Amino acid sequence: MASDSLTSREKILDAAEALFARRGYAGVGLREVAESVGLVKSSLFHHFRSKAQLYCEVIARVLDRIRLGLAPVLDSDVGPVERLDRGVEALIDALAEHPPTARLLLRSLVEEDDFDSAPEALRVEEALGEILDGMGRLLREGVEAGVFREVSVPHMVQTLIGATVYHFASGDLGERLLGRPVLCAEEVRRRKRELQDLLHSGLVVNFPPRVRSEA
Amino acid sequence: MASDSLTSREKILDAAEALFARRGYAGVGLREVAESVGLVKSSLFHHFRSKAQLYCEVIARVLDRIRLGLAPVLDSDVGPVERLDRGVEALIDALAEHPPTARLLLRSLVEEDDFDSAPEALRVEEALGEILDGMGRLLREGVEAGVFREVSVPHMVQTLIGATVYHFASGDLGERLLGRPVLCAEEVRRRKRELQDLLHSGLVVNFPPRVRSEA
DNA sequence: GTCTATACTACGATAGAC
DNA sequence: GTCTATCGTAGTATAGAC
Repeated sequence: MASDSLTSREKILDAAEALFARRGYAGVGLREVAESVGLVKSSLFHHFRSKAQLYCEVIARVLDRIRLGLAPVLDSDVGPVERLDRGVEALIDALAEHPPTARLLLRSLVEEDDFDSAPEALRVEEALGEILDGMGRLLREGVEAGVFREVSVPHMVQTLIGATVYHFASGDLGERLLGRPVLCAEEVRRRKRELQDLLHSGLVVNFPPRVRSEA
Repeated sequence: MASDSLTSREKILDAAEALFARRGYAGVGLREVAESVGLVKSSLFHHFRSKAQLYCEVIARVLDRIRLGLAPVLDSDVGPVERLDRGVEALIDALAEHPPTARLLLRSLVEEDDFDSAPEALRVEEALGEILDGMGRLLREGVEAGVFREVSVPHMVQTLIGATVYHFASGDLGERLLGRPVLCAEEVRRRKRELQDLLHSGLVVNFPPRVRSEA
């Protein structure tokens, strides 16, 4: 098993990620986290000072994954439309890679508890800021170059978050609408295409109708 | 005070709605709900059998408000584009009317606790089903009439939910992006316009460029 | 690094006086 | 319809043995 090569710390973070994604910060007890990795509750305090710190580290790790997937695309030297397409693909790949990701992220965006006191919250702020700035920069450049419509950049960032993070966090509701799990391979591909098509006709000025090459 | 004319039951529902919106089901204690309306914890059990029932009634009330705002629009006899525009307006008005609405709704969509055992959960299912069916029907009719692009209807429903419910639930993050509260009057108007414009160019086939008549 | 044991607080829910 | 009092459980966190 791959999990045998993980440190206790990493196993705890994985377990906590799955649980926080499913039931939120307040809905998860440390006892449950501990027992799902074969420890007792108090052993967690050897690895993390408090529940709040554990939570912050889980969120920071998720945001880092997104940031690492997105950064090379957003920093690449291709035109805005190509970068937009690849950005959507990279973001969706990062969200779909592990099932808890989108749910955890959506919860953390909506949660308003102030974990700001914890020093680990700085890592969260930093990663989030970088992701949002990158998305905003891409949109602003496209608008200024006349390649994108004159949309409100912050509103379009919100729309992109909703169309990706919310979608893959929607669980049962999404499955009910689509008729199968939002995270199954076909529906992930479909989501990319639907969103890219929406952006091509709804954001890009005079985008040439796309000829599909896939099966 | 208007609150003097409310029954205890209604006051409790209002208080619980605000609290559940902010901290979620597990994050709110009945003690806090009770004391925010000037009661002690055990008095709540005279009005609601359990915490789960209280929560279901709160969610059902919110969904009913949305449904009542949306139904007349979706059932009206105008064309798909006009219905889409008015639907977006009605949905956003319902979400923006009371600050907790969108947050509570987003949380309930992402929450996966099974309250299905409670009989009150039926009201929730019914209202949610009616809202989703209405949105789906509008989109399907538009596509079949050739007025909308051939999008995936379920994916577009998801996009609409993300663009509205997520947006107005985004709280601090939304405010950080927009530079002011997502629920302030100007940003609510702006959201309607941005989303309608996105849909006009991104969903409607050959939509004529719109001449704005507003201030 | 993990364990047992424990301190203290809060939770949801019930019983019964008024 | 609201109160006080209480039950049983579970929460976060700490102390100290191994």
